[in-house]
Amino acid sequence: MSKKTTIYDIAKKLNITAATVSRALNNNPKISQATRELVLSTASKMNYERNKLALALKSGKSHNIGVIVPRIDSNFFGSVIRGVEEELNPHGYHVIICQTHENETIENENIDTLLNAQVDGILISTSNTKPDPFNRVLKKNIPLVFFDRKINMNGVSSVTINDFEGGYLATKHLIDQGCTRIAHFSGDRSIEIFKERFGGYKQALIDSGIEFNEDYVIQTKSNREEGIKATKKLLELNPPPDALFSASDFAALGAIQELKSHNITIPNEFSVVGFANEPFTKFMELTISTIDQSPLEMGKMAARVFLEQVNNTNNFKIEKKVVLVPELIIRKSSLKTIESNSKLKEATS
Amino acid sequence: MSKKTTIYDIAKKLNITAATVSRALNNNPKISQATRELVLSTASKMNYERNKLALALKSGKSHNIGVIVPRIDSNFFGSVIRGVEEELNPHGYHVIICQTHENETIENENIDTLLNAQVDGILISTSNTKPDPFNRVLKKNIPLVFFDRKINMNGVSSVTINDFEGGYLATKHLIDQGCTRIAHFSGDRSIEIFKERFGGYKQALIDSGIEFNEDYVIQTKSNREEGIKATKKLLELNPPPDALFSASDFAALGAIQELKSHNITIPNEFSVVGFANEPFTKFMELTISTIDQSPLEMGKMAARVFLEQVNNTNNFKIEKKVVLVPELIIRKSSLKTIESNSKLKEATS
DNA sequence: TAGTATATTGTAATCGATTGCGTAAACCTA
DNA sequence: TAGGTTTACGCAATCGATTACAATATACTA
Repeated sequence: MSKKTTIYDIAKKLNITAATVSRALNNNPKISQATRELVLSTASKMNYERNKLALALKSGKSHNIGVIVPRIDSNFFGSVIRGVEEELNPHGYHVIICQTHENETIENENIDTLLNAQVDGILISTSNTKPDPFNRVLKKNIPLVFFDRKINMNGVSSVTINDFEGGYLATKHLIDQGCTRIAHFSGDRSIEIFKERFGGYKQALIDSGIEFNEDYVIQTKSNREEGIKATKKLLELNPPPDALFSASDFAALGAIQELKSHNITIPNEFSVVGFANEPFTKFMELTISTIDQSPLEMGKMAARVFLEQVNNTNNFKIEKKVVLVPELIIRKSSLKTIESNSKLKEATS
Repeated sequence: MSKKTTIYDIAKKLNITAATVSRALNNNPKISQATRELVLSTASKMNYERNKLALALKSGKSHNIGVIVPRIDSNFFGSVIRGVEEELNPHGYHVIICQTHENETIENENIDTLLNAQVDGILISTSNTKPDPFNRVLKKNIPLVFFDRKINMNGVSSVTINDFEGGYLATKHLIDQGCTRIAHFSGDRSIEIFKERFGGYKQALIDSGIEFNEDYVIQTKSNREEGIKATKKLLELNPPPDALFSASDFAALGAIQELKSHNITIPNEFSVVGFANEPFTKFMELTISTIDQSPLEMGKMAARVFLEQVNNTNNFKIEKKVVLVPELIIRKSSLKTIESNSKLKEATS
């Protein structure tokens, strides 16, 4: 209703100029203590609030940063964003969120939109496989940080987890449980995280002298239905696998449901490990072993990397590749006996 | 690196003024077709992009809107935000997110922060019980929309679901299943949604001639642990209940786990209905009946209400109270037999 | 006490885009 | 062709805050 008070209003009231008011408000040393206090008190009396838009225009900084994710309504990305939020808010930054639905075109539009909205930085879990769209960001010299799903680009920082190790840990755990015919549900391996998880899986097999069997690897999307379908295929094989490392918790869930419908006992006849530590894996009656990605930490770390970059006044660029350590969470779906449990502890310690 | 091109750069190049450039860019009719095209083509040649910050200062509109929620990393709020996003992005708005962790103080700080960030509107699922903090928003004449968790305020719009009906539907369903001693896990009933769910529960009992038993109502927080604790209390009662309507899916989950540990068969000996349709309710082996709140729709609706308000050039204020219809989702945890199923269909149709 | 150093405040440009008002040129009508 | 209308564009203020530079006032030194 009533117009917002500006520094000019304060200046007029005190018969001084806006410049003086501005200086008083910004703790500029070139000002007498008396007027500083006078300005401060009348400012609060008049309910003055600094206009961020004017500041943004003047400084060229919006104090907004963009976060681009495939979906926001998943636990993983929700948690990452929460981490970003909690780290950045105290520094006066706000988070603007965009979703890509894993669509490259939409993702590129989002980048444009955020640049256009004059964000001070972009954090992204990309669905792109090509670096081209990001060159626009770099050209404008605004900080870019990849998290979780990244593209390798020179001079660009990223925060990921060690997906290779995650795959390795999960597979090694299954081997330690005595499983020998271990299947793998992989995602699209042109995406780095899935390629890495697959790589860790394969390496664990090799390290244990288990032959890699291509038939045991099936590409699935990250949902229950595809997990069910893929499990049906697995069970038709001869011999069928006796364990599964799924790169997705949702596909692992589908597998478990399908296995149960065949009266296959879990984990004794068939062990399962998923990936991502989605909440439901803990809530099932048959809790699901999985790999935790510490999404909250990932978000905070990405935010910190961003802050380092904006605060970097040097000429040289900062390139930081942070790799978080995945954690194997052992639950009922893969834990056969107490003995193997102790065996396992040796293995993972 | 290279400075961004402004309308002045274009103007200089074409030997015209910035005003003309601006008009050409904005499809102002007072401009010749020739210069319009000339400006447009050189603008794109020079990679011109309108500076949103300048526009924001001039117009006083940031084209950002703030969304305040208890947590972002829950399916419900994540989905609501997704809905807001999808509705608002096409209109050029961006969503800034704040979390309160259900803390009033933090919530009030968030409101200040958003106002200070010059958002064009605030959508909030509040943890406040008092309207005072919102008067500051209203005084500034910026649109305010409550969703899910609201406070009743004159002149303020809200989008909620009919929690009373949700409670009624759930309870009536249990009654239709033949349950007679129906317990209720309630949240903090100073919060409207929990009060309403409780009200619906009670009314359903009354309508069916079942006596209300205060011992069967326990206040729990929305997590598994509290559900377990509360269930232990219920089982000590004489007679113990034979059904539960929980205002939280998580507490319902705890109840189910505790019941199972007592070898109580679900749903035959004890039926359970939760609230919120969290993803895990569908993924359990024993799927959990629940009330769906259509969060995506809620977010979209809240966004639409906001748009109506900003676009409202009239003097009078718009006050819209949108109430969405909850949907009972019947799953294994409460569905006893085929007969009662058909009975049920009559009841809910 | 004149002259210089220091402290404090004012002046005015700047960030980039928009827009009311004014005006020159082109066009039209009688 | 004089007078009026329309068209197309320029001028300059505006949004609110910041800041280099200038100017004044006060204090201090010799």
